[in-house]
Amino acid sequence: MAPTESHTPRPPDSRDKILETAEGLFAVGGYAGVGMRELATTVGMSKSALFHHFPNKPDLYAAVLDRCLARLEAALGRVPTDGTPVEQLEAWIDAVVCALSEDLPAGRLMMRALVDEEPFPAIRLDATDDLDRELMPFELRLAGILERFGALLEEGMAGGVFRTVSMGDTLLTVIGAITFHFSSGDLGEALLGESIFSAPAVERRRREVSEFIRRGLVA
Amino acid sequence: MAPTESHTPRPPDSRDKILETAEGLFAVGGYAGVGMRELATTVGMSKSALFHHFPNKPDLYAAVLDRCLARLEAALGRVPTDGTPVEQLEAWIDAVVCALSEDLPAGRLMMRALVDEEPFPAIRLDATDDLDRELMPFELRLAGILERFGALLEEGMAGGVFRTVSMGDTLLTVIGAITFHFSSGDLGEALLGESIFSAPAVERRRREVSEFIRRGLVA
DNA sequence: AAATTGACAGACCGACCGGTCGGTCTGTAG
DNA sequence: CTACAGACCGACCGGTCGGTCTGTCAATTT
Repeated sequence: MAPTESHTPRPPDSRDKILETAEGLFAVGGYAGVGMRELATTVGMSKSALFHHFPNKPDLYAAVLDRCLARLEAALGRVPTDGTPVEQLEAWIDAVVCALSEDLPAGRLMMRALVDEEPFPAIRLDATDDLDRELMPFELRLAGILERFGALLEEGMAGGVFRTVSMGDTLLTVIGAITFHFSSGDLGEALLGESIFSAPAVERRRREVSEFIRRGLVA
Repeated sequence: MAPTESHTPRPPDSRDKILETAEGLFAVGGYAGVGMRELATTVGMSKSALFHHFPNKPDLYAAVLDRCLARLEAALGRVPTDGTPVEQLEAWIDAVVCALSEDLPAGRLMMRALVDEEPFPAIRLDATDDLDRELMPFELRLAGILERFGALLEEGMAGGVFRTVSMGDTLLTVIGAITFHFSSGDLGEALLGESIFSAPAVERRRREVSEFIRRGLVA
């Protein structure tokens, strides 16, 4: 047996099952649209069990968001940082599309989280660190991801590979272009004629959005 | 005691005020996140007054969405249908950006509506009209707008002006690229360093997203 | 003048909300 | 065997939800 894995009867099992189920429900219904009872019965436990693992509903929701974004962060952490800006851009887009296509509720959930009213005290890229005030883990992870993509953008612009664009606008454009597709649900399926998560749709999506953004950025 | 302000009942006034207020609240809180009581007090009327003008909450919400999309439809109806595909494309994007920047809650509200679970029985562009089943006005308007943009895309592709792209994917990309910006709220403000609705931000947005999409589409 | 109508207000209802409480069961350590 | 801890449940709490019912009051119609 592993020396580091001595005890832990099986708390992570239930907790993770709750998180996984909640991710799907929150993605479809939104925070206010999903009740703790509904979540409990879907998981197959009593409502009290949820409050045994999480202190309250907002904290549970935050945990779901954080777990979701942590996966994306991990996927992004595996893309190499060497290579030309264009290569890095394409690898970055591929990684995001791949991650969003594997974690089905993630896109819709994150789009909801971004549209919902959130503090977002300062993700300013010009390093006026207002880290004195507390940020939620979800916001910290997002800020980190966006800062890294912003640095890639600046590197490409400084080298003349990318055309000169507004950083903020381009970030918002790219986020919307990539993420909306995987959060469009029935509309996306109606427009595509097949599930947005089917293998051919995902593969085509990867090519299409990558080409679109590349053309939009390169000088 | 204003001489010009007699006690006129003003039936259309109240109804429109409800719709206007509800649009702002639903945009921020979402459908499930806004209660009829909260809406009533914000409007400045009693809750029963809302049910006097609208039969129930879903119908009120549908009316809000329809009114919102009707404005966009009207704005889009004013863009000329002659001119090259590129000219039409730019005029179309300008009109959408302009409309979304004038009706502040519209972008966020529509993004929520698109992400929410909706029927969307068939917006298929290949004209297999399943119009036998009832569509909500909101869906009909959206389908009309998307079909028109789809036709513009096809015209440009047939003429060799636009590169060959996947219709569905491109529609989703463009919707996301344009709409997400105006529904990003605090995140957008944090990334831009100013309100996403400020005059310079809107003007810059119009240029940036137009250029981005034009480069993404033209051959 | 009487009757009607439309625009509201206030009281009220059953269902459901997030959250708590007391208690049960199981597994583990001494 | 005893002692304890974590996972979990059913019952329950105050409060809020969407929605209904009745009444008021001014304006309009007859």
